Amino acid sequence: MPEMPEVETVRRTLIPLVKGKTIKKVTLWFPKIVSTDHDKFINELPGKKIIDIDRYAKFLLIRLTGNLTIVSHLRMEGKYHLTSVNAPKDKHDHVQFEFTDGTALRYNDVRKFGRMQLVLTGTERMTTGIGKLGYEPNSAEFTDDYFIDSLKRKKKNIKSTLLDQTIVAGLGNIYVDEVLWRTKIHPLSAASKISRKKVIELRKNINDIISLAIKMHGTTVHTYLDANGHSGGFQKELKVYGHAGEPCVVCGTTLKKIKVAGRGTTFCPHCQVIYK
DNA sequence: CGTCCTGTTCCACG
DNA sequence: CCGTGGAACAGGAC
Repeated sequence: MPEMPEVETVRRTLIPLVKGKTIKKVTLWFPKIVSTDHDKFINELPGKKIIDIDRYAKFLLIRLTGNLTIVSHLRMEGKYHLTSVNAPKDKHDHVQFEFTDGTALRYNDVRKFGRMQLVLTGTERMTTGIGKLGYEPNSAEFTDDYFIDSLKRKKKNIKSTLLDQTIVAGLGNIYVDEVLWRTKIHPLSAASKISRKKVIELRKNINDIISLAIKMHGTTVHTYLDANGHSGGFQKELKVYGHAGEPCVVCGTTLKKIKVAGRGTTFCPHCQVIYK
């Protein structure tokens, strides 16, 4: 599942493949991927050049000339890859951006959950899900005081809180399990009851784990690949996610898997303390 | 064949 | 109106 480190890796690998290219034609093989007006998407993009690609949390922002931005969310299995225009279409290729140089950027998504929106550059926060997001890990705004205050107000458990993106945006199921294990906080702990000291530690671990995962080009556990088709490297560093039933590397207790907020959640019943 | 899985959005509820 | 929780989405794995 692409979370912030994987999306950042896609951004970095995609830029050299498409920056400076001019779109010649757009094909929507599965139109539902585009959640803004389809005619506009098909008619306004030809002639526009890709200037750059930005990112906020798990959203990619493909910057185009003409003051346009394609906001792209990969959801669970979305991928981009560059091919020749003539390459046979994969069963799960859903959108194609054909360039004037004969290459094409294709969006491939087995689950078809990913979404793209065409918006005016600068209006992203108003017109897409980005508006509801909290601050990013490692951003200047994501401070101890902000995090302590925000968690105090929450009535949910810490796992649901970190997954919901409204306080800190970019973590998904994998990194939430990892940061909670590293901070020794039980996923069902009440977000508002975690001590000040542990919240500070949690913020540091979120920042550290996200930074390290970006450095290692993300995590490939199911099907995630970057724009060059390469796997990530952080899966080797995972201590709990995908390791249910195995011994905790710190204390040897068997890691347990439960469901929290409808998500599979792996944790160490011995190391991770419940605050309630 | 039925169930599970999964990020975000949408909707219902209190 | 707001926070919360659960369904919906889609299809491959088991």
